Amino acid sequence: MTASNDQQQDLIDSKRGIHVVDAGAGTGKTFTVTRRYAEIVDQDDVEPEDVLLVTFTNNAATEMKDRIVAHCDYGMRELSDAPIQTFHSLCHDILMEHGFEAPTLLGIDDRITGSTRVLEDENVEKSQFREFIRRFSDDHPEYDDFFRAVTEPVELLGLLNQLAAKGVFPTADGWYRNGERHLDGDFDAFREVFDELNQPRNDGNKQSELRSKLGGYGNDTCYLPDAPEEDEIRGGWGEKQVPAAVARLAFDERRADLKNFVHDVYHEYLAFALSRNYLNFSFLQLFAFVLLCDDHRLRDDVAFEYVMIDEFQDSSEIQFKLALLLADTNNVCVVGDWKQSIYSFQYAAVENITEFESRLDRFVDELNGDHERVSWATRPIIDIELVENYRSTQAILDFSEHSLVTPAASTDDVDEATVRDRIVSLSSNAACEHSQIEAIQHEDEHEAVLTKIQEIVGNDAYQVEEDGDLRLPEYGDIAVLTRTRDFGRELLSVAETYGLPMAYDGGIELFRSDPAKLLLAWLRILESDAERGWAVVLEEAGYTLDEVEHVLDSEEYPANMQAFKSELAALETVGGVARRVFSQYDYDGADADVLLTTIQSVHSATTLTRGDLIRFVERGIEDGSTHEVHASAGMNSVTVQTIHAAKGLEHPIVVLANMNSHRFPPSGGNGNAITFDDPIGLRQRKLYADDHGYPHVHDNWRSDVLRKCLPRGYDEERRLLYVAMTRAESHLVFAAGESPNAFIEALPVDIEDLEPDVREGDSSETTQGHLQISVPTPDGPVGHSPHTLMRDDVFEEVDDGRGTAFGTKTHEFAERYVLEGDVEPSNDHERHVKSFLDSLDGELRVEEDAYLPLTVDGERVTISGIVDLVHIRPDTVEIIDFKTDLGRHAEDEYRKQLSVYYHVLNDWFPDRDVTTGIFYTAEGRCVDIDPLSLSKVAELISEIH
DNA sequence: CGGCTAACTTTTTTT
DNA sequence: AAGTTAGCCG
Repeated sequence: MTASNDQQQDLIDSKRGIHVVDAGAGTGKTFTVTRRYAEIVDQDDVEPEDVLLVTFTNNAATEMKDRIVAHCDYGMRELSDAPIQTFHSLCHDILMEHGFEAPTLLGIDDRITGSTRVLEDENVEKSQFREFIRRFSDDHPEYDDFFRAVTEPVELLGLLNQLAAKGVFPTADGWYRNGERHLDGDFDAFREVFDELNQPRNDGNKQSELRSKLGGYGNDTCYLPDAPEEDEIRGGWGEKQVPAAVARLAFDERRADLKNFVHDVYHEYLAFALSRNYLNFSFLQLFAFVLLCDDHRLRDDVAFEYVMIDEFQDSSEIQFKLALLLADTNNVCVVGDWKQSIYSFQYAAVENITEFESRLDRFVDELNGDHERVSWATRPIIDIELVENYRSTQAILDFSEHSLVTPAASTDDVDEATVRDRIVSLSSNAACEHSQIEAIQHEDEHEAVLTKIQEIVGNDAYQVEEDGDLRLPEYGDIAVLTRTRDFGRELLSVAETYGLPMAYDGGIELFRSDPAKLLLAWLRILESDAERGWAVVLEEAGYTLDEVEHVLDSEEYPANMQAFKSELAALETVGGVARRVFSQYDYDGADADVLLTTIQSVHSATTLTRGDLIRFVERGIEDGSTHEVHASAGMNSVTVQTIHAAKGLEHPIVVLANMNSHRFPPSGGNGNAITFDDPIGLRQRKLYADDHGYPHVHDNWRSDVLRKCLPRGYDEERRLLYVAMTRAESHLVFAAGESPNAFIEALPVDIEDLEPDVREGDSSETTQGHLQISVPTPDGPVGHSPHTLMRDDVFEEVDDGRGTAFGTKTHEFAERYVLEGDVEPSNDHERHVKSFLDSLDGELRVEEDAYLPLTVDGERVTISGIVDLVHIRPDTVEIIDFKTDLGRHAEDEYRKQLSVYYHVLNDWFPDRDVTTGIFYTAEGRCVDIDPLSLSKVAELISEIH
């Protein structure tokens, strides 16, 4: 973009006054903001330090600076200290410079100094908070009742953060300014919501939504005997409305004790954090706000002549208020797009932008209640709309609007007219209109997506625009966007098996990656020869489950693995151990890099023992902490990202995958224990003593009723989809698995059944591949196990859960019954096995080892594995594998396994007729299996090579 | 058509 | 935990 359009120019030119800019996706927002900034600071009497430019990520701040330097008279050196930063970093700066005594303003006798750290890792904070809660509950036996009614103490931390994000802070003996009002809730506001939701539908023929929702009142919950009956709450059978009095009844609750409890936890945790010399993200803003609010001279001193806030839809309530305190004049410009507000979990309040005017008035009134802090005029407010889109084709822009009005379920109502009214439609300036917008579906969604990607690459129906010309698409033009990280990871690993170049970009649960698991395994081996360690290492080396079991039982570990263990044991630091493990397994990908850095950063801070590191990794696996991983630049590979991670980015071709059944609607924070909700108030379960004085937790019927008045709905989900769709420049593909969700079903696009047919890629170099591992060659039998002939996913599915439990136990039973004979069956599976075994004459062998060289196609290969049961008679040999009926759908896979045994046993018993079968233990029935020919087995084995 | 109930589904994002 | 859906009944 080299020249600006009219709307952009309007904004760039008008520097003074309040501006609310609706800047839709791809409308050149960054361009406009940076040009406007340049214009402002290029005025004679304005310096960069007079202009605050707030972004929501540090990356965005850096990008802004870079682009500003390119377009104004100031250089990077002069702008390096300019306030172009996030709210958090600005607050941090303010506290470092002026915040020494800020805690005293809340009655906390501590100081914020240069050594006060900001805890960025929320898991570290959680463990601190747990320790705090342990102490707090010891010190406050009077709150025992509350703690018994709180399932997970860490939820309280979420509550504190939520309160902080709304500007509700505790003082030594009460609440800061008018904070308590929020805790009491606002009955009138509640009444409005209640009445709205309680309107009968269909001209009075149908009950209100609220009454319908209360249908399950009291189900699976335990209320005190004095709780109203369902009829009192809902009115009798056939009534259309909840009785009006219920609103008052449900709302009126004595909250004094609960408020005291929350207050004391909040205030004492602030003191605890400061005594430990740390602040979290929320507390940075909290103390900065208190400081700016109380210290009028400081506020005057810090305040800026110009304030610009980018991505305003991502701001929280406290951030809006902070912005007001930080603005010296009404030269306030907020830029954003309500349609892209997807960060409510980070306390973003979309109302900041959708209801800017009323919020501005309300917040200014609040801030000016006791002292005029905001002295500038709040009118006029100039609205500017950026409508020219530089990213996508018109077809994609038009289509993306559907996502905002598409009901997510049959009962989901979208007020289409109101929403449409709010949408500022974008107009594309793309050179050509050649968009493909399509949807595919197959139960093997991963494979279907990969098939589609291969169909797209090099296909002239999917040409992409580059410098005004069209060219054929490459892997690097395609991004797969998903809602969940898990789907992305799964897709990545499937792509890897096909050698299709694909790389993940964004936060991953690092400790759940393969390198982390293997490192943990070796650490456990070093520490205690733990079975949990050896099992992982052996399995990774290609040993079958049966072989692993054998090695673990005999404790005869392969010599080269033992040698490797000694080598590791000789290393002095755990960092060295990690490095050696990763190099041994050729883990040189991004995961291993980040892992190493993480370990070393922890290690250098303290002296970490092996045991400590084991616990550290275990903890990381447990709480799923995430770390950033980035695809290497310049690689021609498909990008996989979560939609959140892709916000602000663009891709020529977007595959919007995992469009399957709906996620659970937003819980809005913190489950059922205690949640605050402005304006309604606090909710909780309650603790009561029974007739004998024993405490019991009862559900709070009032909170159940109030909760039904807080419809959460699918609005943010719709916006998430909108964000995903508007990332696409030229083409858009939706992909669903078995259960396409209501969105994709309702969108005006045909869903094509796509039979997956993924071609093997020619190179695996461009994948984010670190899964090709070279391990010490096992000493045991060389070659292929029947299990390696089977598709992993099928095997796992069968092997999972009940299958394993039944399988193993049944197997044990069969073995003992054959060898010892005096075992009683304890369940149906075993009873079936018993009667089956009783019906057989001849010799029975169980757990038959089948380590045997087999010549296939002139090549000697060794097959290893265990046969469940071999039934030998004078003329026949029958191979029987025990499966639960869970295995039925995988019969074809088991056929491969059995075929191998078949050919081995054919060699063993050349004179007898060998047959194979599967005994389904759940049914007590044996099914004959036709073995595959030797040449077919050879083919399977060569596929593995 | 509307009310009601039981069964079923899903469980994330990151400054 | 809180939403949807299917199926029954009036």
